[in-house]
Amino acid sequence: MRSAEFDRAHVLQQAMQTFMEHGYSKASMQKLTQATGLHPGSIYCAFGSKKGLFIEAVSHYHQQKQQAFDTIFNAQRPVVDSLREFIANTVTECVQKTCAKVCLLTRSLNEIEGQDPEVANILAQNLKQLEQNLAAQIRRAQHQGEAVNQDDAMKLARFLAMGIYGMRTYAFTQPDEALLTQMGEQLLAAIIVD
Amino acid sequence: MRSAEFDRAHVLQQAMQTFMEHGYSKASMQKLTQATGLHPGSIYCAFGSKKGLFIEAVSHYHQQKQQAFDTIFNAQRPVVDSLREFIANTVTECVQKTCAKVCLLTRSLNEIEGQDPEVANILAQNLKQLEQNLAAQIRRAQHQGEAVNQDDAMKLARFLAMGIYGMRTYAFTQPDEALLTQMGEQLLAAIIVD
DNA sequence: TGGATTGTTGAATGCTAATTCAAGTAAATA
DNA sequence: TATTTACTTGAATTAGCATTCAACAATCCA
Repeated sequence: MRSAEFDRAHVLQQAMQTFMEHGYSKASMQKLTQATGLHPGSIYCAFGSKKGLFIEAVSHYHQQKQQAFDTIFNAQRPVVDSLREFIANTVTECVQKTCAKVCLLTRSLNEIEGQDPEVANILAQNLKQLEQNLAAQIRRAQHQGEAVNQDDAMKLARFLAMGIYGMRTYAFTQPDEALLTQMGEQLLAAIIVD
Repeated sequence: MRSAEFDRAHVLQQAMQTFMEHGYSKASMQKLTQATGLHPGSIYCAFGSKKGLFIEAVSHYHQQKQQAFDTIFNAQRPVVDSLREFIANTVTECVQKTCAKVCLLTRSLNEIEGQDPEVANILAQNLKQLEQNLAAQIRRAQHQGEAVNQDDAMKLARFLAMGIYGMRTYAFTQPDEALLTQMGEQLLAAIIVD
């Protein structure tokens, strides 16, 4: 036996950033080899194909987002405060000048639509997960008697998810922090009542 | 002199559909020549490049959307009724099985981000136009004393635009008419009060 | 230490892309 | 009708892409 010489998590992190910056199809193998430091053969050995690498990079992205989500909502405070921070974080991402401004899931889904149902499905599943996490938190707020809308939590979460996806696209046209912050507040007004 | 043998509007319509179906980069010249019936040389003669054809196809799309918008809002009825129809139309588009389900502007903007600032700017301008049209209609509703939110019309229009962009992405994950209709109603609740 | 095993390398392969252009064709004018 | 002036054609070109693979190198076990 002989163990692989590269750090898989680090490679996925670099690949993920390359896909975020250039999109799926414009992230060429050349760019990916440069970003990861791996040679083509190694990528094919470790991930099977460019698509295989992408799917793992998406999974890596999803795990990171999931972790960030948990950190925000595991804090000991009202859910609505966490919700506000979550939206504020999204706005901060959107106005970044680096590749951090894009959501790999929504961007790739828009790009890939009608081209690869398998990948589209993976992206949709990941987004659905985010939506369900939001629903669970909204439900918790409702049960804790916080000042939130009493509608079906899933319905509210869907609306929030839609708003976040929209903010992602909107930010490409106007990456203005004040504007996006205001839009985030309007979005939260559908959940948080007072 | 000798006049061109093809109908420019028809060619643009076919090219537009090809870009909507496959996205910008996966709409190959081969697909475009098949769809338009033009030979590569003719496309390059008439539009300069694939990018040139795309820019004109986007303009063609925008004109069509503008016209549909005017038709809806020029009807003799309360603005809020037109707003409801506008959102209902968007939902109908989103659940279509054909390329009509995508918005060429939002889809292309997501794809092209960070690749071509010139094209990104054109797409952003067109989306801004839609937003301003919405603002004008909301302002009209306010002045006519309809039961609408009295916030700044531009602010309300931005929120509506964000919601529509989000619906576009959301529909890729779940093209469910009932769901999207409900989300459209939630969106309108931010504008229409009762 | 030596052979087997597995990871690494990067040039070569084959494909598909956008674009060009010289030859061909139809209309318009004199 | 003859000549010019466009437009049309589609094979050829050039470039870039994802992918493969045979040679190579490092580790492991006997």
